[in-house]
Amino acid sequence: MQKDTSKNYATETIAAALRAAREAKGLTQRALSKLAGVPQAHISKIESNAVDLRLSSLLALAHAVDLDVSLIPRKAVPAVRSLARTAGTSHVIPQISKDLARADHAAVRLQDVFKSSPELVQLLETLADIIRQQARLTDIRAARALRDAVEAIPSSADTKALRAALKRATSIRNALVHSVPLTDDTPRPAYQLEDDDA
Amino acid sequence: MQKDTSKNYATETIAAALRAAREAKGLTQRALSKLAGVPQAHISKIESNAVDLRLSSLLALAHAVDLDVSLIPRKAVPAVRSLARTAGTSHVIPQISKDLARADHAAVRLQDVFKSSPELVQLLETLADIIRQQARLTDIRAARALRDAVEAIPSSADTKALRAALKRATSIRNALVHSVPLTDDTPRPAYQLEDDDA
DNA sequence: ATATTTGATGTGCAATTATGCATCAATAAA
DNA sequence: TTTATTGATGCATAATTGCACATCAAATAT
Repeated sequence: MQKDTSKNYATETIAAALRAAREAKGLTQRALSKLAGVPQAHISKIESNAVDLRLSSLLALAHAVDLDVSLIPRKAVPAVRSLARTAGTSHVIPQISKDLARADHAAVRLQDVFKSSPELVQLLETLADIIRQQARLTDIRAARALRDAVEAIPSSADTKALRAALKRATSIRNALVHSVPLTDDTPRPAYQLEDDDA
Repeated sequence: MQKDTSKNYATETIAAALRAAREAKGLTQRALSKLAGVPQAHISKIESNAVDLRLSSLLALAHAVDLDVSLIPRKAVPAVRSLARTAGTSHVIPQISKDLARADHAAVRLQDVFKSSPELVQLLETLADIIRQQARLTDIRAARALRDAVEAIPSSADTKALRAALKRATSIRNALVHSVPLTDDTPRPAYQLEDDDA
């Protein structure tokens, strides 16, 4: 039998759900790859419904985007679907996502200049927190201001500019974590959204 | 790395759910094997959480026991869980399940005697219907009486006894299908619960 | 007591995933 | 325009599933 392009209907649904969840979180396949420990090439195939993936892969990807795999009675499917939509995948504003990514990127590159300065380390951690919570961040101007502040730091070890950016980042993060008890387990510590030019 | 007995927690849960669903429907691994098209040996390994099964296998098994695989937001998990329990896996009474299996078994063996007599064909179909709906059947004595009626049919082509059993079976089935509109799709037609000594 | 059923295991063997790596076209950013 | 990023593909290789069969011990049924 040939590759059987269309596979099963259910597999399409699952593949689509994974992709939707990833995009809703503003993650690229490469970023997700690092979170889930699954090669980018493989994620591409999975989202394209081109492979009959193993449960371990499915769980790794689902878990990385805060989804859970569950078996439910068929007659309960409609109810569960609507319920899932309600508590639904919090949507991410693309512009905010990009600004945060750029801020993070800029901060990572500053490591060459500031080495492991306490302020820079703290800034990186704070940015990671914010990125992880970005679904709660709705203030586009705040995100843009943060990006500007980080990118404005000159490559000449200007500690004052660094402190200013850090202050801005901290204030945003505090606003985010205070709005909600931050209930769910936060398994993964700080991480880089982009490459790890470490 | 060695076989890694304990695998992931989530995989245990899924394996357990599959086994629970199968048993709740009163199916043996071999019976499920025929429904789902998955070898009994493999089902055993899957339920024992001894393999990292593929999505296709998971879907085949889940579908065969009227379960659906769905990805839901983690924060919605508790709600979905309780909802699933409510619309929960209708429970089957073991005694009834066995009596029905025996009745079916006896009927299948009668094929040698009655060949494809219209009455026998009808009896087989009716039994299949009842078995498929057995979750709704709560009258233990009725199931026992049906079993007795079928097993009482002599191997000497006694059409009268056959008709009597058929009548009893039909009455039970009618009671079942009338209690509920029989909403859900009935994908699988008649089938043999036991072996297919065809 | 004897025969049957059920779930668990084991052994090859074929088919497929999973991974690491490279690459590429299309798009977005500098 | 030039440079990066993103998602999709290809390839070689290792690892594992999936399947067909065959048992086997324990529980059930006759």
